[in-house]
Amino acid sequence: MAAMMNYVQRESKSKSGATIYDIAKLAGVNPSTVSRALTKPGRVSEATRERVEAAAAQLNYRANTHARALPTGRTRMLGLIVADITNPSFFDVIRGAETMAASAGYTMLLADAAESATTEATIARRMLSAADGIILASPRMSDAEILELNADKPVVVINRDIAGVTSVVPNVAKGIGEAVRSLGAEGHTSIAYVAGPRQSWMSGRRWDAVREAGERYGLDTRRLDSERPTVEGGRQVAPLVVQSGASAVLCYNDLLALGILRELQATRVDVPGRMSVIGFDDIFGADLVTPALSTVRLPHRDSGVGAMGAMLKVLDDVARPARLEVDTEFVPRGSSGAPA
Amino acid sequence: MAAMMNYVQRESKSKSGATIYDIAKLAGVNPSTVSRALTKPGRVSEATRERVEAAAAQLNYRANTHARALPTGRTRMLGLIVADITNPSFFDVIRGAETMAASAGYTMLLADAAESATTEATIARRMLSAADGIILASPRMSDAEILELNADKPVVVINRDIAGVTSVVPNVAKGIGEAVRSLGAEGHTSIAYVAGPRQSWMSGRRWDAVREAGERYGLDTRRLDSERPTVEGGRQVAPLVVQSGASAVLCYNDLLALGILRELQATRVDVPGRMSVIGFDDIFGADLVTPALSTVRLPHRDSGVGAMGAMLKVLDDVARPARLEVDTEFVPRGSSGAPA
DNA sequence: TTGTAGGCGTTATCAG
DNA sequence: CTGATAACGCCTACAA
Repeated sequence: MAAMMNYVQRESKSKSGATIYDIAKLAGVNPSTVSRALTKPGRVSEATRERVEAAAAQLNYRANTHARALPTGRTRMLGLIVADITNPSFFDVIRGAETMAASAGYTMLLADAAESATTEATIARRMLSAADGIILASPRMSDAEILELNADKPVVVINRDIAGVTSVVPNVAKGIGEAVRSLGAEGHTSIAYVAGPRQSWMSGRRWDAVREAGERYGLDTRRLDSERPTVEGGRQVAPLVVQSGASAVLCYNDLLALGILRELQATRVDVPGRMSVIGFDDIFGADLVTPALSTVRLPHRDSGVGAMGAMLKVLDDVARPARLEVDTEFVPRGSSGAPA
Repeated sequence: MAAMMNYVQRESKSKSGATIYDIAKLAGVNPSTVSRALTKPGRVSEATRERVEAAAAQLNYRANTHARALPTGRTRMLGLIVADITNPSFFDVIRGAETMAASAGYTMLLADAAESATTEATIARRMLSAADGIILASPRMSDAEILELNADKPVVVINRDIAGVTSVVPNVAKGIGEAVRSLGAEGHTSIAYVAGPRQSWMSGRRWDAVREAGERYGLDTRRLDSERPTVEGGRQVAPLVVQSGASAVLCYNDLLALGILRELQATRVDVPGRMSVIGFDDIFGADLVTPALSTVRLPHRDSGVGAMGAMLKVLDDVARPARLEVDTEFVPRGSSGAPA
């Protein structure tokens, strides 16, 4: 039973059909005139434009995306690849980008790299063949791979800084500086940073910022590694954090922080008395937990909107590759405070 | 400065190029043979297949999606439209569907209807022109509109039951029954249900299930309306819930429940002593709040996987429209318990 | 302003 | 098994 008859009969003529030829016939003009009437406003007389439009509406015509893409090379589709779709921090990025794309008449393709550099590269390649450009949110690929993609079609990266590639990066130093200064003022003298994936450019930047801020405000800093930047990963490093001797911990992201928070509660470690916990991102739920999670907020939505906006500009040839910076800010909540 | 020169020079020949003609030339065969060698295994001699493959690899050939879609009508793209992308309950649906699609070599298009039936319809139309089929997660459109789309190309709906359309629906009666029975056993006698959007088919089903379970286990039930199925919406209805006289509340979704939980805490209403709160979905964060949110868990990931799997089957003509059911289960946590 | 004709990259139908 | 050749639906010089 290899190939069976189509179970559902779809009207192959009436609805799906309707090409510019049908319209041309109905309106009594040449197909090329239909094409112009529908896409090049002003290059056709008002009278015929109306006739064509009416015919198109009557046949409820819908341009074939692929047929259009063939001669022009443009698909009006833009790809977005996120490092890990289960990470809530990407929700707002997705939504911001999607909204922006839709408002410009573009359709967004979404894919998940699942924290793997290789699947990311594969997906990117596939998408690039179907889209006019792609946005990489927190890419795990190497700079070289990204530059190669960018040589093909426009690429915009979020949370990464690559020379020659349009990028949207958060100014992490600001928010982290605020957090560390606040910690110092509260009496902390030694803090830890729990890092994220090794391929994460952002994790490195955040550690740099923590170290710098530590030096500036006179706090001891040390770095711990995590297996995975998830709630579960956070629970796993929690014991190490306690043993580290630090009285406060800054995390690569909120997921890790939430995991640590939870594990500390489970093991009856007082937060923030014995340990202050600070995350990064301000994801959904960060303010819902008890104690509410202190965090360095990232304007994810702005990143998505900014990246897509930059992409659209590049596509319209009105902008060269640029570097957009978005601000971060420390949001103190219940999980951080003076050491007991 | 309408049209300016392209800032970034992309190699229009070397990389993006490479058509089957180039391969044909390099391999010394006809383009049509290349096409066959690359897509119809067995319809070409092993020797030439290898030569073609080698040439393709050398030129790092990548088939043009759009050119391929033209003669075949198939794009290997599948759309997914979610009712509200900011709702975490869709995360797992998205991920499940995306994973399934990717493993079958399909690219997923994602769009957000932002809780609007009209934008949903618009987006669906646009997607349908570019994809082989679409999945509607918690659609807000009318049955008629969906059936119309389905007459054009395969449609699969999640959280909705429409005759003739492949659908994935949760068996809400099970989980809700468990929750209500548990509430009854703990001594509750009067419970409230906070409804979701009026266009939400699921909300109606959940209310039905609550009522039925109430009758079965001898509990009084009443229904309250919410403005929006969000955390904020939950905070707004919280006072009404308290005034309703019920000692337990079941919500259309976790977002509402979380909002209610938070507002009750802010107004010093004891949970669960004075009010038990139960959500629906078991979204990310539900077990992270304090008290942890009791909820009726939905296997979102399975819904996404199931929907995409069904879509792929329909596309392969091996299945007719069907109705898949996924189970729900009551997950008791700290936010519900015996009334004081 | 409008029609004609050629081409975009693939697949599919026929011959050979 | 392989080579021509005609679609697929649309766009765009070029010509009228």
